[in-house]
Amino acid sequence: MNATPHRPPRYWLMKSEPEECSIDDALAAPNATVPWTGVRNYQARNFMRDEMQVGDGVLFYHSSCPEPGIAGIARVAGGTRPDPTQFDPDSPYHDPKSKPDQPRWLLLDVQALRKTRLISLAELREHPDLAQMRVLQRGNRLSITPLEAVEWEAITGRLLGGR
DNA sequence: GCCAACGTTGGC
DNA sequence: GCCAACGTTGGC
Repeated sequence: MNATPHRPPRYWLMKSEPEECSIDDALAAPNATVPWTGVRNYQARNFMRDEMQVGDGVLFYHSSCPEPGIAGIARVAGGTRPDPTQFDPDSPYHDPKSKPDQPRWLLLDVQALRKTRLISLAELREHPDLAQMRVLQRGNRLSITPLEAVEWEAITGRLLGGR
């Protein structure tokens, strides 16, 4: 975790397949906190390693499911560390090229704060303020993407009724 | 299940 | 360093 103190909070969108870990699953976990396992993309890993800080806002996004969209609000809870599944031959996230003395893949803890109504991709596309969101761009695949503050405000404020 | 888009791999 | 082949993502 980058320890630069006192920077303004940042905001992130994090994708999770609800069959793996839904917002309900996260809220039901101890302390509503889950290790964000399975990131196997260098750009997303670097966000966790270099840019995400405790307290950053997270939109919890459900992907690869019947109703893709924003399903909850969470926060970065810290704890950046090697993702143990990379060393587990029985895990679908096993990476045989990763060595324990030089782990390739990291995870961090995400604390779910609340479930929201499902904000679908179609609804997100209706709002001009959100036109630049990575998750709305063609061909996007990144499972962790930064959000602009205005995007965070529009979604947590306007779309979710200011709560 | 389809398939476009993307990231990674590896031969050269 | 190029780039074709391949595997994966993820909405539809």
